[in-house]
Formats: sequence, structure tokens, C-alpha cells
Amino acid sequence: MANRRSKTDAGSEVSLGSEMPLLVGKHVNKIDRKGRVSVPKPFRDGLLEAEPRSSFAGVYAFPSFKFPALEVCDESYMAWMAESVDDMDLFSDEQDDMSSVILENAHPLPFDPEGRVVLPAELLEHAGISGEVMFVGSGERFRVWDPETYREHSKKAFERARASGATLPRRPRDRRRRDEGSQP
Amino acid sequence: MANRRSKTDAGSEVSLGSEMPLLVGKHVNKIDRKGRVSVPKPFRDGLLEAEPRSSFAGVYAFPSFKFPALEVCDESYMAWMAESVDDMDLFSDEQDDMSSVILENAHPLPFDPEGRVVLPAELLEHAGISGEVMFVGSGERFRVWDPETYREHSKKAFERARASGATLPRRPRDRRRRDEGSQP
DNA sequence: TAGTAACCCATTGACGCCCAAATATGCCCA
DNA sequence: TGGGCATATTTGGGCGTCAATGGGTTACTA
Repeated sequence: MANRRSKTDAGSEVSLGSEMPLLVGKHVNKIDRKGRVSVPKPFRDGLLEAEPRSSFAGVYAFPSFKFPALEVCDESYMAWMAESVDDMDLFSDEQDDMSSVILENAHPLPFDPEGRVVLPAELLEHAGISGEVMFVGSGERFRVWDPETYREHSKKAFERARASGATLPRRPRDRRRRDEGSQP
Repeated sequence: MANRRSKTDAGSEVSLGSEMPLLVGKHVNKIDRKGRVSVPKPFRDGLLEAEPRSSFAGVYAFPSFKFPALEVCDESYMAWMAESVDDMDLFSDEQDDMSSVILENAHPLPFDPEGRVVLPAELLEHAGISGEVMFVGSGERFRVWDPETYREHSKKAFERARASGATLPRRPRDRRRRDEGSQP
């Protein structure tokens, strides 16, 4: 389709010095005839590295209910969300809805020996993906978009931010990352 | 009842490195002429793995009192619910209700050598199932629906989540599984 | 003896694994 | 600073293995 290699526009993963990698930047890879796509090496490393002892070599993906995109995270993050859902009242409507939206729509995507995954039809459809996939870093997770859809979305977000003079509230600079502290 | 576990799951099942699997995602299988259905491998493994020493190779299913679906769990989960019912006031209406809804309607479903089970007519009827069965992961247990009925239900839940701008109250991020730390 | 239940086998097809080719990216040297 | 080389990723396919299905058969029950 459009430009073939615009990948590597930016760094992808930066080690914050401690242990949790920071997924940043964008990558575009192709879906082959068998439906496989390589997860960008930086993202792959970043997620696996965070939970070396995990028995599951892969990621979890579920449709974003805000955008025509997919949210992708590692097992510990998904487990964390499952636990959060568990904290809600058993059988409550809220719990059912969140469970429905996140857990039931989540797909475990195991890596093949080359670090590729197969995106289920259901997810491809939600994100309007076909042919090429754009991976967008988002901290300790990343999102997956159809390249063209992403450009439009990105453009609008940029416009809105400039128009509203958006600002970013800051937290005290020396704080450690969220999951570090609080443990003995 | 409060949540008892801290395990999690995914499109299928993932061992969190410690002990509790995470059942997530959906699977659709067929009911054959003899009434048998294969329980998705990931779910099967997830439940059995959690209680290797169990004497019962199979699962427990009972009708959901909120949806036209079935709740399926392993023996330890069923035992936990039975205990929870016991904790309720003896002879209270609530206890009687929970007891009759869950315990009295529960069916033990043994696996055949291929991992299939036979859903009793009573359960098939409650869920309006015939022909195909959809298995939906929900953490450490899973639900069984008629595919079409589930799609409608899921669509509504998704809409509600998007409309209300649902957010998931997160428990403090602690990379360890819940039942690991914090207990002597 | 009819009906049901549990087990064993065979078939089919999707998925995971291995190997090889084609491209990028980073580094070294002129 | 530009070219070229060595290495690391991304792509393509072929193939074997395992999970999902369909039936046949035997063991029990009623």
C-alpha cells in the first residue's frame, strides 16, 4: 500500500534503569499469508523481560472500547486487570460488564519462534486491519492500529491538543514508577 | 461472597508462573450426535492444572441466575461456593436461595478421554443451546452460552461500557499474584 | 434387551516449529 | 562523511503434531 518502510521512526523501548521497560514509538509490519505479524523486537523484549519467569511466551490483546484499535499487554498486566475485576462485587452488573469488555474479549497471542503472533479475525475486524499493522507504544503496553486509521486519529488528537492548549499535569519528578514502591 | 482467588486467564489459559491459571477469550465448539462437546484445551488445562491432586477429572456446571448461560468451574471453586453458602445465616431465605440456585442445580461433568463433556438437557434448555456452544473465559472459571445469545449480550455490555465511559478501579499494582505475598 | 455411558480409534484441519531468503540497522574504515 | 560489510529482524513456506470431531464397540443399568 502506502509507503513501505516508515517503520523505526522512533526509539521503541527505553530501559528506565530499573526493570520496567518503556514502550515508545511506532512500527509498521506486514501480515503474511498465514495471518502472522512480527511483534516489533523492542516491544517483544520489553514485555517478556518484565516477567521472565512467566510460563506464557506471548501477549494478550483485546479491543479498545474507545478506539478502533487493539490494546496489547503482557500476562501480568492482564492478570492485574482480572484481579481488579475480581475486586468488584461478584455477580454485580458492573463486574459483568467489565468482565465482558476486557476478559471475554481478550485473546492470548502466543509468540511463534520468530516472535510473530496471529491476530484473530474478530480483532482484525474491530481495528479495520488488513495487510499492514501499526504498533504504537504506550508505556508498559502498546496499541495496534490500521496504519491509515491511526494517521487520521493522530492528526485529530494533535489538532485537539493544540486547540485546547492541553497541558500535562506533572507529578513530583523523583517519584519511582508505580509498581516499584510499596513492596517490602 | 468475596473473591477468593487471584489467578487470571486469557483467550485460553495461562499459567501465571505460580499456580492460578487465567481463563480468557472465547471458543465455539460443536455438540455431536451423542451430545458431546469438547471443552477448549486451554480451559481444560487451566482447571485441571489448578488442582492436580483432585480426584475428579471434570468440571461442575450450574445455570446462571442472571443470564441464559451456564457457569462452569472446577471442583475447588465449587467447594468454595458451598462453603460460602454455609457461611450465610443458617436457614435464612438467602441461604436457601443460594443453595437451591447453585448447589442443587450443579452438575458434575466428567471429561471423556478426549476432554469432552455431555451437557444435561436441563442445562441446555436453560441456556437455549443446540448445535453449537460458546465457551467464554472469566478468570478462573468460564461460562457457556448459545453463540447467538452471547453476541447480543456482549454487544450490549460493550455499548454500556463505552457509553458510561466505564473505568476499571484498579487495585494497587503489585506484580505479585494476590495470594502470594501478604500471607505468612 | 433396549438404552445409556465410558473408552478406543481413525480422520481432518488448524496451529506451532524449523529452516531459509530477503531486508534493515549499526558499525568500521577509508 | 559515504560506502560496504556483518548482524539482527522481518518474511515466506513446508511439515509435523495436536486438538476437535465422528463413529464403532463394549460394559452397565434398568
